[in-house]
Amino acid sequence: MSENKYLSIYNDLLSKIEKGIFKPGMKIPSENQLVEQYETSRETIRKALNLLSEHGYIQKIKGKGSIVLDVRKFDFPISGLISFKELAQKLGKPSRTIVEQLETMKPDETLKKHLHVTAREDIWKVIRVREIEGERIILDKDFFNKKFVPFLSKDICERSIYEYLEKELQLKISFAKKEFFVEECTEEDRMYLNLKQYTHVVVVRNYVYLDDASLFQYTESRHRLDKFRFVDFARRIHLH
Amino acid sequence: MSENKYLSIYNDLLSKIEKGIFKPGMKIPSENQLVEQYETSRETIRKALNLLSEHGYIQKIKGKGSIVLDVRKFDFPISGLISFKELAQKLGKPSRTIVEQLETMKPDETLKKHLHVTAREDIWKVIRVREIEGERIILDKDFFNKKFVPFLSKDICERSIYEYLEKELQLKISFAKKEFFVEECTEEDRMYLNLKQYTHVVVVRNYVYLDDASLFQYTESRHRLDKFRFVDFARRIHLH
DNA sequence: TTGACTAACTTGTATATACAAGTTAAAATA
DNA sequence: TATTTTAACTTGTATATACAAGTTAGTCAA
Repeated sequence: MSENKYLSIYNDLLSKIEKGIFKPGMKIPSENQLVEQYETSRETIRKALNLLSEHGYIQKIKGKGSIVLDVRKFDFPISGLISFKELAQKLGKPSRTIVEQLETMKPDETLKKHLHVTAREDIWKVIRVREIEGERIILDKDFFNKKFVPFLSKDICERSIYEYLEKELQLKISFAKKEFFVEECTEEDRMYLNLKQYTHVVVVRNYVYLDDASLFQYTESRHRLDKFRFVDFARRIHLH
Repeated sequence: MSENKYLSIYNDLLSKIEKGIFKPGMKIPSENQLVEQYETSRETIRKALNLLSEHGYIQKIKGKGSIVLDVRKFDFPISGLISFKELAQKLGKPSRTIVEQLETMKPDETLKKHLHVTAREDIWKVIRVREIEGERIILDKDFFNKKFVPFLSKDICERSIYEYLEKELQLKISFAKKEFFVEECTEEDRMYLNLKQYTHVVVVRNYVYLDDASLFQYTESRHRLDKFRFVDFARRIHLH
C-alpha cells in the first residue's frame, strides 16, 4: 500500500470516520492506545491526528482526547485539487462529462498573465461541460502548459485528466489557489449550459501548481447560480 | 510576547514575508540556518515551517529548500475566523459597521437546528451592515448562545465582537465551517443593503466552534453579488 | 571536453525521552 | 457528608538522534 507510515495511519483513521466506525461526538482511541494498535511511536500517531484535525475531521482537546467532528464535507465540484471524478463518486448522483473542445493554441494576453507563459509557448485548451442529473450545470475551461502536458485526448478528458497526469505523466500536483466571485453570464455560458432564467454565474478561478511551485494549469469553472455550493473549514491560530 | 516557541517563530517568519523581507520566489534560510538563528531544535523550526506551508505562504521542496509563494490572500470579508475588523485593516479601504438590531430572543425552529439549542435557551441576535467605500455591501446576522455570551452592547458590536469574546470573556474560538451558496434576495436584504438591480445575494453560513468543539455562534452573511470575492488555498495529499 | 562520481548540502520520516499542563475519578481527609 | 488531595490518565511542547532521499556543485577519471 503506502510506504509512508503516518499517511497510511491518517488514511486508515479517515476511512473509519467516513465509514462510521468512529461516529461524530465519539472519542477516538488515545494517542498511547493508537501507538500500541499501529505499533509505532507517538510522534507518528500525532502527525496523523494533526492532519485529521487540520482537515476538520477531529478536534483534539488537551487533557481529554480527540473527538470526531460532524463536518460532512460533501463539497460541490469546484474543479481543483479534487477532481470531478473523485467528487462525483462521493456525491452518488448520476453525472457525466462532455468534452466540447480540445485543441492547442497560443496564449492571448489574459492567458499569458494567468499561466505565466510567453507568446511562443503552446497551450492546451479543454472545454468540458459537467452534466448532473441530466442538466448542464458547470462549464469547465482548462488551460494546460504544453511543456508539462505534451499529449491529451478526448478520451482522457472524458475520464479524468488528473488521473492521467498523476498516474501516466507522474506529475506531482501539490497545491491550488482558488478565487470565487460572481459574473454576468456570457454567450458561451448560454451556449453550453442550461442556464434557465439566471443572468449570472459563479466563477471559480483555479490556479494549480506542481511540487516545485511551478504553475501548470489554469481553470475557469463556471457554475449555474442555483446549483453552486462550497464548504470550507478553517482553524484559528492563537498566538497565546 | 508569546510563550510558544514554534508559534512565535511562525509569526516572525510570516511578518517577514508580509513585510517583503522574504520576497515571492525567494528562498528562505534552510532549516539548519533557522535552528541557529532562533537557537532552537530542528523539529521546532519544522513545526513553524509546516504551518507556513499549510497556509500557503511557502513551498517546501525536498533537497532544495523552502521558497516564498506569491499568494496574496487579500480575502474579502467573509465573517468567520477572521473578524471584519481584522480584514478591514488589511484591505485599507474606508469601511464602517452599522448595528441595525441587537436583542435577545428565543430560537425559532431554524435557529434551534443551526445553533443546537433548546426552545428554553436565550439567544443573542445581532444584525449589522458593513459599509465599504460608502456602500452598504454586506448584511451580517449573528446569533450567539447566551450561555456563552451573557452580555453584549451596541458599542461592542460596532467595534469587534471577536475582540470582546476573546479578550474579555476569554472564549477560545477554535474553528469554523462555512457554507457558500447563492440565494434570491429577501425583503430584509433590500431594506438594509444598496442592492442596485441585483436579484440574488451570496450567502455564507458560518458555524463557529469553541476549543471543546461546542457550537456557540451561527452567522449568516449576505453579500451583494458584484462585491463578493473569496480566496481559498488547498493542498493535495498524496498517499504514495 | 565530457561524463561519472562524490561530498556537502537540502528536506522527509521515524524514533525516544522529558516535562508541562489540562481532566477525571478515586482515595484520603476534615 | 463534603471537600481536598492525589494519582493516573489525556494532549502539548521541546529536544536529540538516526537515517532516507532529493539537489547541487565540484572533483576526478576516461
